[in-house]
Amino acid sequence: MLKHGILGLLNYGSMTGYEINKAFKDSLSYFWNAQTSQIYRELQTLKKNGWATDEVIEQDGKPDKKLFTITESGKAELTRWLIDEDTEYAMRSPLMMKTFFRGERSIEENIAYFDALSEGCDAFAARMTATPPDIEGYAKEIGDPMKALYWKMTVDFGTMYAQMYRSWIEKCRKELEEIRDEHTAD
Amino acid sequence: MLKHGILGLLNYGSMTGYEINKAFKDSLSYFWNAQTSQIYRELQTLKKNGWATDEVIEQDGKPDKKLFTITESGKAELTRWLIDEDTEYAMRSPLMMKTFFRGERSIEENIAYFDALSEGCDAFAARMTATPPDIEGYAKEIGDPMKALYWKMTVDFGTMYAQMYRSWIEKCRKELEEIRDEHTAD
DNA sequence: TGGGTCATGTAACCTGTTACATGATTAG
DNA sequence: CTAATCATGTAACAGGTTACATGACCCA
Repeated sequence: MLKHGILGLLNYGSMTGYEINKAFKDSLSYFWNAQTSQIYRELQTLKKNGWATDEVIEQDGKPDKKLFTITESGKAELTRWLIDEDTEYAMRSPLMMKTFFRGERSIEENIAYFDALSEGCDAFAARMTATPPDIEGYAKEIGDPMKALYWKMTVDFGTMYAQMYRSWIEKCRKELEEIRDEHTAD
Repeated sequence: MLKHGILGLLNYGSMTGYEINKAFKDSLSYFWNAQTSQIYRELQTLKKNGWATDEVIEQDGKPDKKLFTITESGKAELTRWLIDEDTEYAMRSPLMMKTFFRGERSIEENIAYFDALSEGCDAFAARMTATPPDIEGYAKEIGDPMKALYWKMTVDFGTMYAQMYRSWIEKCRKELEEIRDEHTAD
């Protein structure tokens, strides 16, 4: 998966590992966090698979860098991945795993749990709404508004997700408050 | 993470690997899919960590089975995990990764892409709404309505997620249709 | 002189996936 | 007779995380 993300970025233009890392942090980290070390490792795999070539560029005043370029074979692989239909998307949510077992803890503690989630959700939403200006700049940079459109779609997803997530938290919180109040009323 | 899920299940009562596997498929698979082989491996890790003990039970007409029981140390670990606050939840969505790079394909193909997603979403929602009756039975079985409450919360999340996901798909689809129609109008 | 940016990775470990392997009983 | 259920795993590989390692340049 990460391989294809890197391939997708290289398809926009040749990049160094450092730049790919930054691009990930700037635009894809909302829904895919990649470790720097993993990016450098995957780049080696791309090279091994013949999907990219690299070229060392010497710089003065700065360390040397390795510029990676996508190959025809890499482009073919990117296309293969894009047209491959796997509508089955295995959701993997640590959040739900933890929520599932919260029956072990007290109502009071779980209300606090949802409050903490709420804060995390706000932080996520804030990062999300801060993105759009970057998209505009990016669209100009790569000179293709169509590409920015799909980026915008992922941001929309993030925004809608945050909103849904917030409603869910509030719903759960209310349910717990009702139970607590029933107990207190006894 | 899976370790803690297994620990959570064992905390409800002693179980065999087979039963844990079934419990995962029945109740946690919506947001966490676990491979059978991984469950058996993690059970060995729990044992190694002293979080669970096992006992071989001979049966006639059926193969022998290994019953796993949570230890005090395992319960402590479960609690540690539950109270540990990590509001940072790294979302990892292959779906968004693919959507991000769809600019490489034609508008027409991408409309078809969203239609395919829509079908996958419906399938997920259908599985989700089929769950509630199981929760009722489960609540009676473990005799603790509080535990079923948190299960229900995860199902609610799934339902709300599916709804949000569907709206997002429709929104994207409409955007693409508008662009297509603008082109056709020329 | 301390922190940020530029720029590269390695090593060990942990977690998840895929393929394979076995074999009895029971219900339709 | 065939498929499902019961019941266990191993081996190899792929993918992700954490910790460590280096070093120059530039700005405040």
